[in-house]
Amino acid sequence: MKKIYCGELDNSYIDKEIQLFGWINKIRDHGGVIFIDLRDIKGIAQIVVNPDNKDLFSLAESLRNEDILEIVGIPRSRPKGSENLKIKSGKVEVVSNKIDLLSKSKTPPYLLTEEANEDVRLRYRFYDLRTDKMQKNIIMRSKIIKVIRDFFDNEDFLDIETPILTKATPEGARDYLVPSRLNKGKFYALPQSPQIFKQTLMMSGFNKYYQIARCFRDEDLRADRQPEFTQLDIELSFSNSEKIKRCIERMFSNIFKEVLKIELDTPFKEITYQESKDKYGTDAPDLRIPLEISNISEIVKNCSFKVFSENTTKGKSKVSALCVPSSLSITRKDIDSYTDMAVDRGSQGLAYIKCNNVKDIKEGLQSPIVKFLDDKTINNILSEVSAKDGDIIFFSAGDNNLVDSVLGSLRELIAKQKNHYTNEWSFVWIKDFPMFEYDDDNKKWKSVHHPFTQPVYSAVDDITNSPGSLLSDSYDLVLNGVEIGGGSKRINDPEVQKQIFNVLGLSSEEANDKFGFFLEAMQYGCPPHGGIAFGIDRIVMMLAGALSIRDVIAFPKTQSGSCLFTDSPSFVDNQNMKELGLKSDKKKDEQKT
RNA sequence: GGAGUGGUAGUUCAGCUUGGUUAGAAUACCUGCCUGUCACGCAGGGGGUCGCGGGUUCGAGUCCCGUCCACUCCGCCA
Repeated sequence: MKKIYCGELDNSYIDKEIQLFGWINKIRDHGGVIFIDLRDIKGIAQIVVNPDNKDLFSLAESLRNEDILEIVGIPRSRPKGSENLKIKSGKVEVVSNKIDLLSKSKTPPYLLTEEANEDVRLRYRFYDLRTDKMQKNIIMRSKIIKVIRDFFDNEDFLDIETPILTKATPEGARDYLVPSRLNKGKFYALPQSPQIFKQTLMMSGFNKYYQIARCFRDEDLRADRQPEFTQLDIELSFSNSEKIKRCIERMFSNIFKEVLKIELDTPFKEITYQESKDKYGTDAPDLRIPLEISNISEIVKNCSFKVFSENTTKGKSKVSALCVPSSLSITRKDIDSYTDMAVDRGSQGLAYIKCNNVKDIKEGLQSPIVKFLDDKTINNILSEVSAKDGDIIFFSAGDNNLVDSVLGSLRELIAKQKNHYTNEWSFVWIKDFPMFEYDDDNKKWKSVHHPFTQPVYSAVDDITNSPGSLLSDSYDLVLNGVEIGGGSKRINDPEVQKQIFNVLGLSSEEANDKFGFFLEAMQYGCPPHGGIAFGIDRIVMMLAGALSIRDVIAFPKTQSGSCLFTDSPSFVDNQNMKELGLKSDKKKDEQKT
């Protein structure tokens, strides 16, 4: 007798006694014969219970969905006309000789074939993970991680673990804190990333490192953001950014070949941060969309329409245009919804020109704004965006960030709404990021990447003298408009590192307090090194075609950071708090249900 | 912190615009019948704190205010 998976059942087992274990997916009682669809991780098999064995039959009559059974029986071909080609094992069925009820199930909360609302699914996560969709996603996730591990193992990388209980850092995202019982009043932080440890490992001589690391950020959640997430973390010494990119391209080629049977074109396209912002309005462009934004500031800077001419201050504000081809059939209603989106993002409105006949700029253009523009300006705009008859040109004028946000979002919104994509998968490297950006709220410079990124400079003094114009040796990888990873060459000169901290407004005392251990390590021989990190959850989400990262994580959190299955976070008792030297001004009985 | 959408039977939803009989449908569940189904079929039955709290009203699932939960987005996420 052979034990097999339900999903493995086929002709080859006919007339050989087999043993199956599984959940009852569906039971159909016809009075004189009972069919059981038995389900396990590999699929479904149909079990037949005949009335000639009375005990077996009366047991079968009492069975219900999601009961767990052990079946011993003999597979046979199904009678002619009763094959079910929808399931893999559909030409065969198992005539049961023995049924053991291993576990009785309560009536399930909902049907596995009909999707429930997400809060219900999360509350019954153990059950939701039985759905075909979730099992496929979790299996794909495991497969992707296996390909990654095999790849780095082959390329001679070492998998090294770094601490989960670590030190709070001032820069970047909010830390999750863990109180220390043995050091009352002190806190560990959960890592936002193993960044400092992996760089330290480079200094220790482990020149090719990778880790599939859990990371934590105490920030608000989104469809593609969880407070704890899994990062593929990579670092190399004595390499360079170009070699690292090629290595990553080989890795993704393997993943796509093994998981999706797709051959990727490499090397991936590369564009600069500036080009990406100008043409696509974002630093994570979806290049499957064949629409491009044009900066028309030069054309309109002297025109009499003040909304345009007053917003062309180089480096601060701009006027841009997005030309949408007639084939997308933009309706009046569409334009209204786009205007709502633009206003939502802080714009006054959304200007447009509908080009009925581009040869006739007197009568052939429909627009609330052409009356403010002279013929020459209009002609220049039409030719800059290559407008054809029937096209609609949308305009945005104002602060650079606003224009990028409005037209970048509009470009993606239109593509999504009209399903306007040229290909299925589009990777692109974004490079030449600015080193710093100015935080107007806090009146200080912030790292665009992180403070250990190597700046590109001709003289070291540039770092403190003109932080705003400094670029970094960094690169993000974007897939279909989603940032899936980012990396950089790192600073390996402690003096440069100190200057960076200085620009970020960290005094040398603060820098020593927070990063002294790291600055010290750098002074004992720090190899040139660089690396990259990827969000595994996002990668799996995209390959699985999931709309939310929660669908590729077994036990995810809700938008308010709680787990509906375990009901965490939860209050702890006073004894526990006392041991940790903590007091809370929230009382247990304030807890809402 | 802000904007929006939703919350009615185990589940998915209708009912809310315009307040008024015993709050419906589908499915699930229970009982009976049924020997070839695979969304099995047929007959019958049970099942509701209309998220929670307050208000308006003769009367609230429906209108108003507050609040909680879930989702999407903005801010935030080096």
